[in-house]
Amino acid sequence: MNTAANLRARGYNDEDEGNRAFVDSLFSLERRMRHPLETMGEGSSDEELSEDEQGPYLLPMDEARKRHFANKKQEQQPTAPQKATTSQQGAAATASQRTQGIAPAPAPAPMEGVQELRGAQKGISKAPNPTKKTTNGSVARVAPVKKVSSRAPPLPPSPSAPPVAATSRLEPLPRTLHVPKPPPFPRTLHSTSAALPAGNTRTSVGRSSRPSKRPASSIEDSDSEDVEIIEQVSSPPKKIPAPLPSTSKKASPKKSAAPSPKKKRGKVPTVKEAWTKDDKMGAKAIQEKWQTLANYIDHLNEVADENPPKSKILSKFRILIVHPDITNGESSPNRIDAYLVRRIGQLMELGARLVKPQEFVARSPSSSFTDGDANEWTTHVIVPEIHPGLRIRFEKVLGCLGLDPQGITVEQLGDAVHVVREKWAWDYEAAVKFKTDLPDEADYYLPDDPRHKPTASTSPRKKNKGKTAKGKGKGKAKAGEYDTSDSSGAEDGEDKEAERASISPFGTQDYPLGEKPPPRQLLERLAGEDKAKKQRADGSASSDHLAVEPMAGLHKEFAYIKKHGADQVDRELKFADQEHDRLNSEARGELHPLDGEDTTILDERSDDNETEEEEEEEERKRYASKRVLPDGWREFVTNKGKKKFRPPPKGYACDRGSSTDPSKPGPNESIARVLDQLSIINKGDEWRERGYSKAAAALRNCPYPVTTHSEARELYGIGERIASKIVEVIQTGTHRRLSMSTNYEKIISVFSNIYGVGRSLAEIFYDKGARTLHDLKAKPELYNVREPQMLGLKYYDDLLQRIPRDEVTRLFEYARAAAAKIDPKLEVHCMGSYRRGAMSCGDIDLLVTRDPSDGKDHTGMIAQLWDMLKEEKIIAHELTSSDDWNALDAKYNALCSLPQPGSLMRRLDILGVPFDELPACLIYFTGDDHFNRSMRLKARHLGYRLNQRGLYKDVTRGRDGTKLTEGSKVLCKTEKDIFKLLSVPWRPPEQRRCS
DNA sequence: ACCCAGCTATC
DNA sequence: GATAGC
DNA sequence: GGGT
Ligand SMILES: O=c1ccn([C@H]2C[C@H](O)[C@@H](COP(=O)(O)OP(=O)(O)OP(=O)(O)O)O2)c(=O)[nH]1
Ligand SMILES: [Mg+2]
Repeated sequence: MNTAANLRARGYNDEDEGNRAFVDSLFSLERRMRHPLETMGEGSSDEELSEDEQGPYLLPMDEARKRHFANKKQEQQPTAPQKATTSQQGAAATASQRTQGIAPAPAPAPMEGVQELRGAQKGISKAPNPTKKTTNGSVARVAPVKKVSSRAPPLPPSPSAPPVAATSRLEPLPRTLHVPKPPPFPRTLHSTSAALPAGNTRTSVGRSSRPSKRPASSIEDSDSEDVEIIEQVSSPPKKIPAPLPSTSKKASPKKSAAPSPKKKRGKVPTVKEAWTKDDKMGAKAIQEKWQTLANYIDHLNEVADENPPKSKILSKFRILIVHPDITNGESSPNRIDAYLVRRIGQLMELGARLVKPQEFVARSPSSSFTDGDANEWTTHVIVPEIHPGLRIRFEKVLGCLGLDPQGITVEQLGDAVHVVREKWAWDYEAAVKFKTDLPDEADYYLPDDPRHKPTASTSPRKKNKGKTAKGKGKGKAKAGEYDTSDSSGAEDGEDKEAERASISPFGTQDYPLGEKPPPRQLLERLAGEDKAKKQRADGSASSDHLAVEPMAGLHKEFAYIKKHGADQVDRELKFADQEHDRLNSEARGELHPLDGEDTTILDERSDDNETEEEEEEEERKRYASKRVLPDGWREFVTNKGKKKFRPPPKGYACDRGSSTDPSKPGPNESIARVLDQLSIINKGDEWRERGYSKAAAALRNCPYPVTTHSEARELYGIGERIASKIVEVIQTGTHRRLSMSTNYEKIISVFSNIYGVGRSLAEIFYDKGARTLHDLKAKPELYNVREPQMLGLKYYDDLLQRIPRDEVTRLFEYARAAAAKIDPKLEVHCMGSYRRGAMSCGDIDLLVTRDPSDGKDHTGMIAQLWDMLKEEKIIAHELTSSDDWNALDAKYNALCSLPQPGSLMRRLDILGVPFDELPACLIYFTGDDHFNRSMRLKARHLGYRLNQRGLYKDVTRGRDGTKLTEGSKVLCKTEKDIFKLLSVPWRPPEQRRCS
C-alpha cells in the first residue's frame, strides 16, 4: 500500500540489471484489463488467493526478486539463439542482456513474473463483487486489442507509425539488439524504424515477456475468475503479436472509412475547432455531454478521423492522462472536465494519441519504442501535479494503470513509461510548447529543427509569466530603472521619462547600489535577438529529438523522499488521510467556528481529542507566559558568554507567527521603517516591493537589535543586498536611495495614496500634467477621475489616518445593533487588524453571516443592514457593492463615520459569508496579508489550495502554478481544522501579525 | 532560471 | 484583460 | 527583492 515504504524497501534508486529485468517481467504482461477505477482501493484479501498465486506474491519483494532473477539466469540460454540470428556479434553482449528481460522466457521465469503480477492484480482487483470482475475482465480482454484498433483510426495523420508497426511486426526488429540502450524517449519512429533491419519479431522482442508470462500463468493458475487471465491465455498461444496489430489495423481503416462518408456534410471541424468549441461549453455541459474521459477521447477521435490534424509532431506519442480526480478516489473517477478537454484537445491537435485508462500498455523497459509493438505502448503517463512526495500517491496512479502498487515502484514504472507531471505539457524546453492558444505548428519544433521558427518562441513564454500586463508593467518599470538604452525610450519618451532618467542613478548598466541584476535572459533579449538566433541556427544535428528524461517530472518526488525519508512521507500521507476522514465522517457537535478561538487563548473549549488538548495546554503555556521565545527561535551562548537568540532557519511566516509585541516598537523598528520606504519606492515591481516588505517584517519579528551584516543575514528574508542596505541604515540612519527619490516619485506616491488610485492611474495623472492633489480636484474631468477616486480625493487626509481601536469598536457596535434588529441570529464580527488586537486599524472589516441550521440564511439581510446603516448616517458613501445583494458571498465597500460632528471618514468593509465557509473566511479576513499568503503558499506546497472559501485538496496545477482543477473541499468546521491539516501551529489572531 | 496567494469588483 | 483592492 |  505504502508507496513510500515500498520505494524505500526496494531502494528506489536501484538501477541494477536485476531490477530492470524484474521490471521487465512486471510490465511485459499485458496490462491486466480490469478497470482500475472500479477495483481500486478494494480490500485485498490475501486469503482468497490460491496458493499458487500467493507464493511469490506474498514474498517480500526482495525475496521475490531474487527468485525471479535466479530464474532469469536459466532463461538466458533459450534466448541466446535468437540473438544470434538477429544481432551482430558486437551487439551480442548487450543484446543478450537486453533480451533477457524481453526474450520469451522459459516457463519458470515467466511464471514467477506472472504470478507476481497476478497476485498483485488480485490484491487490487479483488473486487468485492464478482460481477465487477467479469465486467472488468471483459473490458480488459477487449481492451488490449481493441483499444489499439479503435485508437488507430483517428490517427490517419500518423501514417508513419502504423507502417512501422506493421513492418516490425512482420519482420521482427533486431533494433533493440543493436542499440545499446533503448532510447528512453519515443523518438520518431520513421528514421529509426526505416533503418532497422528485420529482426526479432514482436514475439521475440516486445512480446517476449508477455507471452511467456501469459501462458505460464494461464496454464498454471486455473483462475477462472480473472478474465484477464483467460484472455491472456488465449492470446499467447495465438501469438500475441498477430491479434493486436492486425485487429488494430483492420479496425482503423474500417472506422475511418465508414464514418467519413457519412459525416461528410458541411465543414468538418478540425480537432482544434472541436475542442475549443467544447471548451466553451463550460464545465457543466461538458460533463453532462461526455461524462467520462474515455468518451471524450472517443469523441475527438471521431473528429480526427474525418479531419486529421495536420501536425504530426506528437504522432508517436501515446499519452495517458491520469486525472487528479482519479487519484482522488471514488468521488468522480474518470470524469471529464474542462481542463481535460483542453489538454486532450491540445495533444491530439499535435497528432498525439490519447490512451484511455483501460487501454494502458506499458512497454517492456528493455525494448525500444521502435520495436514492433511501438504502436501499442503507452509512451507517456501524465500524472497530476502534486506536491513532491507528499501527495503523489503513486499507489493510486498505479492503480489507475492497472498495476499493482505493491509490486511496482515508481521508478520501475518510469522505466516503462515516461511518467511526467502535468506541467510536462507545458514544458517547452523539454518537448513542445502546449499553450492555451496554440501557435503555428512551426513553434512546436525544437529550436534546432530546421522547421523551427524562432520568431514566435518568445511570445508564449511571456504569456506564461502570469498576468501579462503585470509583466509588461514590470518590464517597463525595470526598463526604466535598469536600462537606459532602448526600451524606455520607446515606451515612454516623455518629459517625465527624461526627468526620471536624469535623476535616477540607475541609468547605467552598473548597479551602484548593489541592485539585483535583472535576469540574464532579459538582458540578452534587450541586447538583441541575433545572438539567440545564431545559437539556434548552430544547433542542428538530430531533428528527431524531443528529448525528455524519463521520469523527468518526478525528480522532485524522489528528492523529497530522499530528503525526508520514506517513513516520514508515509506518515504525512497517513496523517492527511486520517484527518480528511475524520473531518468528513465525524459528526462533531455543533461547534461554532469562533468558539474557543476568539475569546482567550486560555479558553478551553473542548476539542475532541486528547492529544489536541495536550497541544493546547502546551500552547497555552507558551503564549500565555509572555511568549518568551517564538517557535523555532533558540537561545544560545556566544563564545564571550553572551546570551543570544537565533532565528528559526527558515519556513513559512504562518509557522513562525509573530513573536514580538506589536504594541511596542521592536528594537529594529527604525530600520524596518526605512525598508518600508524602500518597499513603497519599489511599488511597481511587485516582487521587489514584497522583498523589502518581507525583510522589514523579518526585522520587526526579531527580538534583538540587529547590528551587523551577518546578524541581518541570519534572518529569513534578508539577503546580501538588503543586509548591506541595513548596514548602511544602521550607520547613516537612512539609505541613499531614499534621499535620491525624485520629485516624480514623490508625486506618484502622493497620488497613489488616494483610495482607488494605483500606480498606473497615478502615472496617467502625472502624464496629463497633474502635480498636486489640487490639480486633480480642480478638473477631475480632465483626469477622468471617477467617483470612488473622487471620494478618495475628498477624504484624502481622513482615509490616511489610522482608526483608534475604540472608534472601531463603536462603529462595530452600531452595525451589530442594526443586525440584531434584522435578525437576532445574524452575526456580525469585526475582523482584520481589529481581531488581531491592533490598537489602531486602517479600516473597519466586518463579516456578516448566519447559521442556517434553522433553515434560514442571511440572504438579503446585508442589503437591509446596509440600508439601516445608511439611515443612521453611519455609511456616508458607497464605494462598491456586489451586483447580487442576495448573494451569500459578497463584498461591499463604503465610507462611514461616527454620527457625530468632527468624526473622520473611515473605510468600511463588509463581507457576506456563507456559514459553511466561515472557518476559511475567518482565516482570510483575520490576516494579516503576509500571514495569509504564507499559509496559502504552504497549502499549495502540500497539494492543497486555500482561499477564503475553504481548503481544497488534490488540486492540479500547471507549470506556472496555475490552477487546473478545483480540487475538492475538505470539510473543516473551525479554523483549527485548517491549521491542523496544514501543520501550522495554532495561533490566535493576535499572533498572526507577520508584517 | 524560476517562483513568489488567491480572490472580488469595476471599467 | 487591466487595475485596484481585500 | 529573497529563496531554491
Ligand atoms: O492583500 C490582502 C489584503 C488583505 N487580506 C486580508 C487579510 C487582512 O487582515 C484582511 C483585511 O484587510 P485590510 O486591508 O483591512 O488589512 P488589515 O489586516 O485589517 O489591516 P488594516 O489595519 O490596515 O486594516 O483581508 C488579504 O488576504 N490579502
Ligand atoms: Mg482592516
